[in-house]
Amino acid sequence: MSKASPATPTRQRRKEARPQELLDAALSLFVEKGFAATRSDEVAVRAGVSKGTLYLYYPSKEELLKAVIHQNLGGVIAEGAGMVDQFEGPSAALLGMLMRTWWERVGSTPAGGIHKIMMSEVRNFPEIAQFYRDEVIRPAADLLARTLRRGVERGEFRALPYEETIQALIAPLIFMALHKNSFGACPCEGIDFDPDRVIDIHIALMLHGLLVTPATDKAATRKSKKKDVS
Amino acid sequence: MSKASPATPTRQRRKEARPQELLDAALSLFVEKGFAATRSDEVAVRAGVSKGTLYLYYPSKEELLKAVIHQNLGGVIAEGAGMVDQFEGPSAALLGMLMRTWWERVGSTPAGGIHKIMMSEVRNFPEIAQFYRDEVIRPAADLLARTLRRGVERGEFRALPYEETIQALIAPLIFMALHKNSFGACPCEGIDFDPDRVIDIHIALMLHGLLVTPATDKAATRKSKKKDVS
Amino acid sequence: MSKASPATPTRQRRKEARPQELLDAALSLFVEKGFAATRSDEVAVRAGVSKGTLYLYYPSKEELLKAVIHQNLGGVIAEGAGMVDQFEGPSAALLGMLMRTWWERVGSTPAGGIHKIMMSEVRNFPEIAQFYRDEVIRPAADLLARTLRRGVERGEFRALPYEETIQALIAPLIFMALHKNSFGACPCEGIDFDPDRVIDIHIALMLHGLLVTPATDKAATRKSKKKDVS
Amino acid sequence: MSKASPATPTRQRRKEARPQELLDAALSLFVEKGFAATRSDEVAVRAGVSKGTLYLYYPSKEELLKAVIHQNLGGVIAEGAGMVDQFEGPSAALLGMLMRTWWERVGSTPAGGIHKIMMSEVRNFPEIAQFYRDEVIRPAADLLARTLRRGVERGEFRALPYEETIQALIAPLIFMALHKNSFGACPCEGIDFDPDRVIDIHIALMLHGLLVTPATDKAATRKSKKKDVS
DNA sequence: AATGAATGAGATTTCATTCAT
DNA sequence: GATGAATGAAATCTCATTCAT
Repeated sequence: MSKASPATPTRQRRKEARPQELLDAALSLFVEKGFAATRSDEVAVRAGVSKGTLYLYYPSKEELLKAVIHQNLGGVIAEGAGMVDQFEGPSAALLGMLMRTWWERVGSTPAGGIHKIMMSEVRNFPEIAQFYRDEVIRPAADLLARTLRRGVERGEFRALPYEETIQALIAPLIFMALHKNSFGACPCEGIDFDPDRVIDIHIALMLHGLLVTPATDKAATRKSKKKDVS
Repeated sequence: MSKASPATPTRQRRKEARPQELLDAALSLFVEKGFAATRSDEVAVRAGVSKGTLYLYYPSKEELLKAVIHQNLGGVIAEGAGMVDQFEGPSAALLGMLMRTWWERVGSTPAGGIHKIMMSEVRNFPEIAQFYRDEVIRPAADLLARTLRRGVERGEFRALPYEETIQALIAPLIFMALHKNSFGACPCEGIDFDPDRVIDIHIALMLHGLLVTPATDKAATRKSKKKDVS
Repeated sequence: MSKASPATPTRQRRKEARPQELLDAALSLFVEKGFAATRSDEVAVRAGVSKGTLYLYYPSKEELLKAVIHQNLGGVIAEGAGMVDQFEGPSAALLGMLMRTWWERVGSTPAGGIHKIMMSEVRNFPEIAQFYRDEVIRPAADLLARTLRRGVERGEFRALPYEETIQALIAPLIFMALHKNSFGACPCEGIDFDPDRVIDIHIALMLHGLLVTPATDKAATRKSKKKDVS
Repeated sequence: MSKASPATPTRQRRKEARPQELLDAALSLFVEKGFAATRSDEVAVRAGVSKGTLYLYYPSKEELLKAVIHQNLGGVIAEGAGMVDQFEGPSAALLGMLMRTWWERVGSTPAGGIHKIMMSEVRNFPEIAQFYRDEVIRPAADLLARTLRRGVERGEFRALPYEETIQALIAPLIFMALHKNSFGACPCEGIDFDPDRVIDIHIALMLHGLLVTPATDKAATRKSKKKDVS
């Protein structure tokens, strides 16, 4: 409130950080309980403000949802685009790297929970669906498509229908992200597996399957030394 | 109904048929809009009855959800168990058959939509989560585990961590079921693929990847003649 | 169902008895739970018929209440009128007899519960209030008034305001009837007394108080030998 | 209402005063119409707030009832305890004073209406019944018991069973309180008496009856000069 | 006459949103 | 800006009453 404020004047810092805090609170609650089942003052409480303050920043719960999604997924893809352009080496390696990177940067982070929200709410908010396709799915698919095409053109990959193959590649990645925020998060027992290893095995099997001349078994077992066959 | 039937045959007494009609209406709405966002009289209206009648059969919306899940998934797995026991032939063929059968009988039917509900609501209804694991996920996983083990023991499949491999096998199946009831069902454009073909490609790639001695490429391209590379 | 039905053909007898059974069921439930809090099919169930049958006999819950009250209190007073005319002897004895008779015939029977219903519902059903005054309270009060006047005229009783004295005489009678169907009927502990003895003591004290020349103490202790001072 | 106050001063913030206003509104309505028959927004309207506001202060109608009872009867008895300890003089005077005080402070005030609610609802809310016994009936009875015993020990009162005598003493007090809020409050004619005088006469007759050596008739006619014999 | 499935108005309670302080 | 008391539309669920069988 003064001029030469000290290093971290709580009030000051707060005001700047509010939107982010609200968005984070909303994300975690929407992922946890679902959009409709989350009360707006739960969001406020988790963000450490009052209900009124929430409405100072976002005019409605629906707008808050949109902001959560935009904010978390808006810039996700941009960074990955460079990889494909610059990469030199076998396409399988590039493909593996893309998938692994996505899992590390998105799938296994809080942003991975957004897919759960999307899945539940697309049919209630068509505009969000469109945004999600344009900003997230399409670019990601394009990256993989370019990589697949590169592999086919270089004689590395068998020729397969691109769109469908891409889905087959993506599915377990997103599925694991969904799992972490649904079944994986509830304390009931019965199914036990390590999502990271599922990703590894998926990638290994996929690459093995895609290759024209099957690689040595190294690819399939790479990194799976973490744990033995159970 | 033939000649002089009155405009609206209100107050039909159909005690036998009601539960199924209500369950069907509830399933479609819960899948479409989510459990929390579905109003209970929407369910009644879609089933062609009044609000009160719904509560004659199910004492609360939550019990209705449970009934929907039990009714649709209660007996799903039982039938598949026999397949594994009786099958003779290469394990890859058995595995492919199991996956394809699940997709045809469950994933691509209305029951496939239940996974969407489960995904959204597990954390709000832990008991349902437990039921789902015990009745659906566990038995399905067991079937695949037995098949994988069979393949490994017969020297057909490479040895891989079972639990994680199973997840990698299952993931695209469930993911496609989710897709059909979320993004796939909303009229926005941008992504175009045929879920059935995704399943085919997934199975082909997986089997190819699992085999110790890579099969000929026939397996991978089986059925993919439906559509050309796009 | 046949023609020459045997001695007590259940069906046959039932039909005659229905109204009474319904009225009894309604009385006990209205007394127990209150009019508004009693569901109409509870009444039907307790009477051993279906909900629909109830409406065959009484067109609404409100009419049922009225019938319950009329049926149970309609003829209560008539019988007592003769007593006063024919009685010869001290007015105190007549007064005591009237009160004791009321308690035995009404207050301590199921009909005593009706006062509880009346008390709760008069303000919601003014017509019932009027009926109750005309049919029950007025005649009862008249009986007592005549007896009081007889006592005063014969020089037995002190002159006191009639209306108020009657209330003072009646109050514990009705209060005990209320008690039996409210506090006295719930299983909580803490207050222990015998309503019959309360009535005895009330009568004794009242008569003692009314008399111009105080009687011997016999009157006051009559019957109270049942139990000692606690 | 003075000069330029706006038509409806909606949305007043009166957090302090609300509970009392709601409790008062609830008391009067519960007494008037009964607990079950009172709609919760009637309470809100009478308190001058909206339905939602009611639930801001009391989480359910049942809790509201409990609060009404606690608030109105919580501290009723405490004050009277001192009287008995400090009193010097004839026990009959003490007894008369206790009864008259109760009538003035409780029976004839809005709190007197609570007995009507209790009477109707004890069997539906056993916990409330217990509270009422412990907090209201028991202490009141104890006060009278001590006074009776005092009278007996000092040779003033005849020895009578305490518990039952107390009930006989209390009954017309409570009965008059009930009457004021039931028959006495509805505009039908036919019975006319002054509850205050009933109390006076009751006290006079009772004291007269209790005394070993009957007092002069003064006691019985005290205060009854208000109105003549009708 | 008897039944009980069906109805829908209405009761309780919740919660997104507003607005006086 | 920030707060949280207040609002009221809307959701869940109940139950008196109707009516086809």
